[in-house]
Amino acid sequence: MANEKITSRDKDFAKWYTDVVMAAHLASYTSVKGCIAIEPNGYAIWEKMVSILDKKFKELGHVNVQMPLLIPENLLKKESELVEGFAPEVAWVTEGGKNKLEERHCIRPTSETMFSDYYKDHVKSYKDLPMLYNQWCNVLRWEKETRPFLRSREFLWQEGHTLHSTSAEAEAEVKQMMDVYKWFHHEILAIPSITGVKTEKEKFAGAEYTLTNEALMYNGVSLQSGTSHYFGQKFSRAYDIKFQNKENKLEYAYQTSWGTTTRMIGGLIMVHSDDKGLVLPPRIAPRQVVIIPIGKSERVFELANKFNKELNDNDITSFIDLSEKSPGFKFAEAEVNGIPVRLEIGERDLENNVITFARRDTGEKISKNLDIDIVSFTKELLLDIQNSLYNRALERRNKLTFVAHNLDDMKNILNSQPGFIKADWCGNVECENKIKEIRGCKSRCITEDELIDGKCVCCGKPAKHNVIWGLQY
RNA sequence: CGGGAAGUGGCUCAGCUUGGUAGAGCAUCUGGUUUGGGACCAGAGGGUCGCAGGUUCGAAUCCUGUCUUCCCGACCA
Repeated sequence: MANEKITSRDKDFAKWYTDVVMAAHLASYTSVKGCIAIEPNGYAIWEKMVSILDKKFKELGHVNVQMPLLIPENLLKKESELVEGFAPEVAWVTEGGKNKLEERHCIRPTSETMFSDYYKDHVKSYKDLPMLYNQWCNVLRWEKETRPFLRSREFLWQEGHTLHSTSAEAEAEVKQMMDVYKWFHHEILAIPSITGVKTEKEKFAGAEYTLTNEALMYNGVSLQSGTSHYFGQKFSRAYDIKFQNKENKLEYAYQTSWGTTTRMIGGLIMVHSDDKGLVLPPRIAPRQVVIIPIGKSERVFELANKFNKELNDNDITSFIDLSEKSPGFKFAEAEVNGIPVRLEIGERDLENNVITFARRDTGEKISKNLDIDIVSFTKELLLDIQNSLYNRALERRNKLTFVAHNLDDMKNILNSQPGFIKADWCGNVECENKIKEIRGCKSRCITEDELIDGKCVCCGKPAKHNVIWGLQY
C-alpha cells in the first residue's frame, strides 16, 4: 500500500524525491533560498554518518580542526585555477557593522585556502609532516538551481586537508581516503558505487587529479558522492608552504583534500526508498527497530519494555511507539520514516504466544514464538536487510549499466533509459564536449577496465581509456 | 541565468474572470469511546490571502516590482 502523500516513484521521480524528504521529515524549506532546515529525522542520519566516518578518519590518524568561515579575497585569489573554478558560486561579505570592509571576504565554498594559509606558518621541517587535518563544517556555494540535500547553497560536509613530505605518501593518502568512501558506501549505505579518476575536464579546480565515488540512482542518474584530490605542489607553491627535507633543502609540500557531504542523504533516498517512503539500511538507520504495542493489556507493555531493553542493551537501537495513535497509523509512520524492523506486540498474538516482525525492505511479516532469542534473531534480520538492500541496488546498477560502441548507441541509451554507459574514449576534450551535447551526458570516471573496441566512441580514433559516462545530479 | 507554472491557517486546495474585507478537507487541541494497516463522536483554537508599492470609498481578487518553490535548459558536490 503506497503512501498517499507520496507521488509514485515511476510516475514522477523528481516529485517523488521531494515528497519522501518532506513526508519522512528529513528537511523542509526555509525562507532562505537553497538553504534547508534539516529536521531531526534528517539530522539524525547525518549524525550517524558523521560518527562512523569520524571514527574511521581518526583510526587513520586524522585530527579535527575548525577554520574560519570567511576568506579574504586576496588569499582566495592566490591559486588561480581554484578562483576560476569557484568564482561563479562564491558569496561575498562587503560590510561589517556600519563599515565597508577595506577588503571583502567570501564565505568559504571550500577551505583549501585557509588550510594552506595555516600550513605555511606551521610547517618547518619534514618532522612536522604529515599533517592530517579534517574539518566538519558548513560551506556556501551560490547555486542557481537548488534541491534539498542534492544541491543546496549551504550544506554540511567534512573536508580533509593533508600535507605530506613526499608525493608518494600524498598519493597514497588520496587513494586511502577514496577507499574509505567506497567502504562507507558499500558497507554502511549499501550503495554499490564505482570509483575512478575524473577526466581533466571534470576534475576539481586546482587539483593534479581527482578521484571520485559515483553512485547510480534508481532512475539511472549518477550522483557524485565523495571526492579525493591530489594537489601535488600546486597549492604549496601558490601559498608558499615549504619545509626543510632530510637533505636539509627547502621543498614545497605535497597536499591532498577529500570530502563528503549531506548530499549522501539524497543518495540514500534515491537508491533505496520506495513509494511508501524512506528505506534505510540498518547500519545507517538512527533507529533500527520500532516496537508497536497493540491493545492495552499490561502484558503487552511488559513485553514491549522487556524486548526494548534487551535490544538496546545489545547495540540495537530500538524504541517503543507509545503515541495515542491507532496501530495502522503507527505502521504507516514507521514505514515512511524508513525504520528497518517493526516489532508488533499484540494481545491477539500473545494468546498464541507469538510476536510479529515486519521488515521495511520487503514488507514481509514474520511470526515468531515468544521464547526466541530476540537479540540474535533481530541482529540476523538487520544483517539480512542490509545485504538485501545492497544486492537489490547492485542488481539495479547492473541492469542500468550499458556499453556503447558509437554515438548512436549513446543517444539511444540516454533517450530511453539512462544509466552508467561504458565506452572507449580517445582522451580528447573535444569528444567529451560533443558527447555532452547529448542530454548533458558527462564522463563520470575513467575505469581501469580493458578497452571495449579500442577506438573512441565519438571520433573513432585510437582510444586511451574505458570511461563511464552518464547523466548527473 | 533563459523558458514555463505556482504562492490563501501546519498540509492540499476553493474563492480571483464580474473588487465589498476569507472557506473546505486533512492535521492540531479538549472530552469520551476505541486499538492487528493511516479509528469514531462531540466541541474548540488557528489565516487577513509570500512581501513591498500602486489604483480604489473599499483589494486575496486589478496593476507594478520583488522574493520563494516546482518543472525544462545552461552551471555545479
